[in-house]
Amino acid sequence: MGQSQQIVNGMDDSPRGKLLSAAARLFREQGFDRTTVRDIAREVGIQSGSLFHHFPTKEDILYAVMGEVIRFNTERLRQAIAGTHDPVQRLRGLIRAELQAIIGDTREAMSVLVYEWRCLTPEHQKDTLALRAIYEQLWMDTLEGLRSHGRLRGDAFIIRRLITGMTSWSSNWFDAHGNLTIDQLADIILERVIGERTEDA
Amino acid sequence: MGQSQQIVNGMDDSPRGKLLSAAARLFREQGFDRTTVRDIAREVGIQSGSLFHHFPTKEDILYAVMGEVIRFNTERLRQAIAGTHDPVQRLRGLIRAELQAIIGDTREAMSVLVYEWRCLTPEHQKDTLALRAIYEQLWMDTLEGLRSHGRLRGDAFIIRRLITGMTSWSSNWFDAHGNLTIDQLADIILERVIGERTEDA
DNA sequence: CTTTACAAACCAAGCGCTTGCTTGGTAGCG
DNA sequence: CGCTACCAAGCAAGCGCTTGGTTTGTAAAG
Repeated sequence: MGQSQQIVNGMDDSPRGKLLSAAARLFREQGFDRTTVRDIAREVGIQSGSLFHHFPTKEDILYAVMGEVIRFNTERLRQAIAGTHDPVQRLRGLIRAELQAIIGDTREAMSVLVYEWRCLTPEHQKDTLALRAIYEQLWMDTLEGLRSHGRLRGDAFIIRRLITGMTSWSSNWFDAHGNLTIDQLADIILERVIGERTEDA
Repeated sequence: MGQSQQIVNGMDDSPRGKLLSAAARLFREQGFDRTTVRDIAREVGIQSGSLFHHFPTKEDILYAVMGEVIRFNTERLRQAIAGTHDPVQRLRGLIRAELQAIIGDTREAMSVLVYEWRCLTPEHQKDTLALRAIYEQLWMDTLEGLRSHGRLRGDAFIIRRLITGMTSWSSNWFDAHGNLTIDQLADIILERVIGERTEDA
């Protein structure tokens, strides 16, 4: 209860959490298929066979990584729109939250979620898709809110997909040590979506 | 000479070309690592060992797929801006050409180029990066041309990356049999870049 | 038109290695 | 005592790739 938790990649610091965090890092660096169970075991400091005390298969590790990170970031999305009812500020909050997920603290696991999708079994794909649907619904509600205020031009589904492209691709170029901050990038993207400049809050 | 050539995925219809085209399709569907040389051989209708008469290693097949498709589409990009000097029309041409590459006739090979990057050896990564640099320079020249005409707001590098995100992600959702055409999508993206509506040419 | 020559394209078989995963047993702790 | 976490060893399967030999297409020589 009173225990403090350190959260890395959206995972806690239990043996299971540390295992998932290490796996996420390796999956992102090398891809799921090129990462062997021996790689993961070495990273955590145990024997490869011992992994299967925690997870029945290697693919279940991937499944768990994706499940944890999407749950974690769905909650972050919720909190991003909790503060305000202004549609533009809600959208800004969503963009910031998604960028935070993709290039911020959960970047390794998020990258895995995006790029290692087909390594899941069809059944696990279905389960994970259901989690993503919840996440996406938060976006669609906000975009429809924008539309009803006359602040959105074009089809909401298409706009959402263009945003997804811009945010998810940022993991391939954004430099956390560079001059551009996440919030600055969020406002640049926001400007492209609603078609005008927004002043800082 | 007088022979007609059928181009699929930017590859000709020689044994080598058909092999590359089949490999591109499989690499896109299953990923490079999950695709076995036996898969590729079965697709072409030969024995798995016979592949190595054409390519020294499986990774060289991937390298060839990427090289062919990027050369092919760099040429397409060149032709897209050859017709006009108007910066906005040039940009529209580039966006159309890139969408054609990603969700049109070379979609399988382009997807491989984007998603299987780390399966290349470091040396082949370097070589392929050099080819991409030529491709990207065409984009940057056009964007700088836009800027000098006062039609571009914001940093050209960042804008290019946002465009890359929007276009490359489209391979994950665009439906060739749906209502939205490639040219329509191009104009939607164009609108997000230059911030205003453009009428059809 | 046939023969000869030769290289490109391919087959059949399998080798050596890595992979995900199993098994049977043990250390530490409440 | 029992439960969680782990080790040491190794198995069966699948992998990329090799090897030695055979077919096929092409075109000049007779």
